[in-house]
Amino acid sequence: MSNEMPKQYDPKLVETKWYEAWERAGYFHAEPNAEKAPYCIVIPPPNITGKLHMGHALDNTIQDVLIRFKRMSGFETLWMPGTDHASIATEVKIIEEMARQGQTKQDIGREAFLERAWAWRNEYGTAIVRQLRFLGSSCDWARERFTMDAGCNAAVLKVFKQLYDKGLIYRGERIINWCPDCETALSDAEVEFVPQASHLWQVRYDAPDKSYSITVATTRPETILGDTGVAVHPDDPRYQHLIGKTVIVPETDREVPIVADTYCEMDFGTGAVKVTPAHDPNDFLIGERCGLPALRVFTDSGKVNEHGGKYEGLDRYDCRAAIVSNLKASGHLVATKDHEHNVGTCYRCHNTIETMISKQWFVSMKPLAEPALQAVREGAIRFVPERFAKTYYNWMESIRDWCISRQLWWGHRIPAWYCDDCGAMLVEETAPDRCPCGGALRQDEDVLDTWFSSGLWPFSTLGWPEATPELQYFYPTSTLVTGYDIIFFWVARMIVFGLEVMGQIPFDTVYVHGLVRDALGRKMSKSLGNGIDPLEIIEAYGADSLRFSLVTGNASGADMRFSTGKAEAARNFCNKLYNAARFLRLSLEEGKAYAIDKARLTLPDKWILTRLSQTVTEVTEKLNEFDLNHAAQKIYDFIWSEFCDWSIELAKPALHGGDAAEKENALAVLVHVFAQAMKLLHPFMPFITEELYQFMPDTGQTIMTAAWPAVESGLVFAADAAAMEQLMELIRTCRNMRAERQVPPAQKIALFIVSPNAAAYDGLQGHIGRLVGASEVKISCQNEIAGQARNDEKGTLSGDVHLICEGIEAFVPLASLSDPAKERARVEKEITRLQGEIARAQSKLANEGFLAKAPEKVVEEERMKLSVLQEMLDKIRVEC
RNA sequence: GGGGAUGUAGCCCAGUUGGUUAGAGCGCUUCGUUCACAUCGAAGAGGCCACAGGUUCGAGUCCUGUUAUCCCCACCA
Repeated sequence: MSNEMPKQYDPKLVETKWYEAWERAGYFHAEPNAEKAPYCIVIPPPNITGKLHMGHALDNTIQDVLIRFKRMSGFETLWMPGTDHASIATEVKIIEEMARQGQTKQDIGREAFLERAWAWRNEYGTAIVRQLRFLGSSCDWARERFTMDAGCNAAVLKVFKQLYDKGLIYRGERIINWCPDCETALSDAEVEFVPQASHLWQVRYDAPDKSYSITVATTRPETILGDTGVAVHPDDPRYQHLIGKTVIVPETDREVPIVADTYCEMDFGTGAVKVTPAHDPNDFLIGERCGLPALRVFTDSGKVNEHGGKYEGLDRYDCRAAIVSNLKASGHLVATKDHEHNVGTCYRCHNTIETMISKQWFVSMKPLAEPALQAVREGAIRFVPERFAKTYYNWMESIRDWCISRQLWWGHRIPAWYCDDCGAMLVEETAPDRCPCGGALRQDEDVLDTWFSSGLWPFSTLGWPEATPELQYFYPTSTLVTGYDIIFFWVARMIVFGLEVMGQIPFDTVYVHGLVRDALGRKMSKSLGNGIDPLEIIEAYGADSLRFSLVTGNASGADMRFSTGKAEAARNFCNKLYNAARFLRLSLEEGKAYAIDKARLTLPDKWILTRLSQTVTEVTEKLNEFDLNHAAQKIYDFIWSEFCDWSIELAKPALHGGDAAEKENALAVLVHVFAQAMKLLHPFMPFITEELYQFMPDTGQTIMTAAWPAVESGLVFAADAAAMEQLMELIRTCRNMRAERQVPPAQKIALFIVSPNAAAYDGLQGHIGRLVGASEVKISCQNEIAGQARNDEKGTLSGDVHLICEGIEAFVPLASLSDPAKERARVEKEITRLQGEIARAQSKLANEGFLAKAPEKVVEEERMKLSVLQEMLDKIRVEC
């Protein structure tokens, strides 16, 4: 049967099989467990496009690597995903879909609209979940159990009420960002600024009696209709005489004052600014300082309202054109200059946002931010990599109040009720029947910003406000894994809410990763069409390959470029693993147990076992430091460059021609090392490691719950490993020599090795011969060898090739092939190299500063190095 | 304007608290298939570590400046 295994690994044969097996056996299940420590990862709400993208794949891969690692290390692991509720994206999608059918949301009403939204969310939210399993994601149990819609309404209502009662949530008139197309308020974070070519118009405002005038500069002439003042800098000599006087706003009959405010910059434009408190955040502040009223001139859909006089009903863009042309006609337009400036746009629909005064709900952030800042400053919460803490500080320290109301339907509706009779406002967790005055109540139409409910994630998904066992066991959670683009939106708010509501940090570590970019370093986007579909990569190379390529090849926190080349390299690695396992399996006997007998271990056995232990230590360390890249790299190198390239090669004679005991010993070592290596690799490549682990004898039900490898001190042999490394280096040098001299592969050579470790190498002659293409290999201690080489091979020593490595050297009688000139050139090159090295070491050691100030260990190493080099040089000289 | 990065081989990236001859992978050159793997093996070429100063016995690594590229925040009417 084993002989029939195909030569190449096919991921499709195992991925579904193992995923289903794990699922059936309940290995994704997590619950409070007295025997184990909890480990809990918080993951972001997937967006509801229904399509897995590389960002999801990266996020989920990192999370799953950590979860699997912790699980094998004896933790009860949980991750808490879910699908969020409020979302402009979802609302816009549904409105678009309805528009195609000639409907608006008002046509069908709130209730029917929400029904459609739920259907949409269920369809696309679960589509993502289904697709994640192809990646090997192990989070299904939690996903089914904790979703935002199920339990979290209660949490949202309770938190809202609590903050309101403490005065931390308030309703007020503020300048907010308004998207006239989505017809909703946006938080500051949701506005994107894009540079746009426009004009700077200079407009003259005349005195009522035309005795004086002042010229202002503006980029938005349509807001002239809402001007309630003109401001100049208090120190501006040009305008001193005008401060306190009034002017008439053009195109209106309004008389407004000229005020002094330091906000004005004397050297920009004309130094005078028109003040429109209702439509500009800075003007709003000027208005507050100078007592200017706010006059709103646009409707929610961006048209001029009743305050616009003859412009009423015009769209904002048409209004601009009309006003400019009228100003020109009336001679008020003094100048028009080209001007590029940044225009705020809606992050969702990309239309220009208006800043307007509006009645909205706000969270007062300053008092909430303080403890959240402290938690990070004092180290209770740690960012990995650390530099992202600065981003967090930067934002939190300059935080402004957070506008949380959205004029959407799809979301958590604000639990506030108004009484039309007495004008009272009630904020309650459960809907009140009537106003205390007896009047009828109507609920606030707005819903909450999506990040308000998402910010409650770490505890609301665990069942809060119920005191569930999960909440007690898993909160505070352990780690948050997310991209840096979401630090402001999400991370900061979870910390704020965790501290405010639970009185405890929500997690102790924030592991921040970069974004996935395309092979050219561009952000993957629909408009560029450069997005790579993770499912296509899985189809072509397998899920393990995709996962591996996502965690290797870049430092944590840095953006990563994804290319199919990386997936291909990972796929080749899978094939390498598969074939190594296949090779072992060809020799394994069914049902036989293979135990390592320490008495029979060969030098290469001791070497690979030692290297295994070192690799275990390193990989574990790196994973604990969240350094997935290097953890993966270490295990990759160990398996490919050491286990496959050397151990398997060296075991072949024993497996193919050795006696039974030899064969058994060789297999015992290989099987042990391979099985341990599979465990180390399992978090990164769950499917193939499970499959191949099952090929080994004596494995359990699943590698998922196998114990994470530990260093076995009885199987560490430092001195033997070092001797082996020296021999390996000699073998490389010898191969190099053959290649340089173009010795045909068929041409066997003789090799005479000299080393103080000769005894340790005894018995390896056959191996060495195979690896370097030698028909004769002799190993000896220092003194006898030279004579032996001479005696046995008659040729002169100067015709022999002399190979020198640290702690080991060799003679190759190649007289018949040897070109004395070439050989001399080779040796001279080597001598030059050694002399250079020696000179460098000598000058270092001659430097008194070095001797005095460098650590003793470094000096000692330098001395050792010099003596080794010196020895090598001495030997090589004897030959010339 | 404020903040955060990045610049190392043709390409994409590693390089721990300063300490051997700066490393992988892809690509390139040469050689190699009787049995784990050509999705492979062996060997090789290829680097003024952006530039200029400084600190140090010693700098790819630390400091200052210059330059190039990128991201985030704020935003000038």
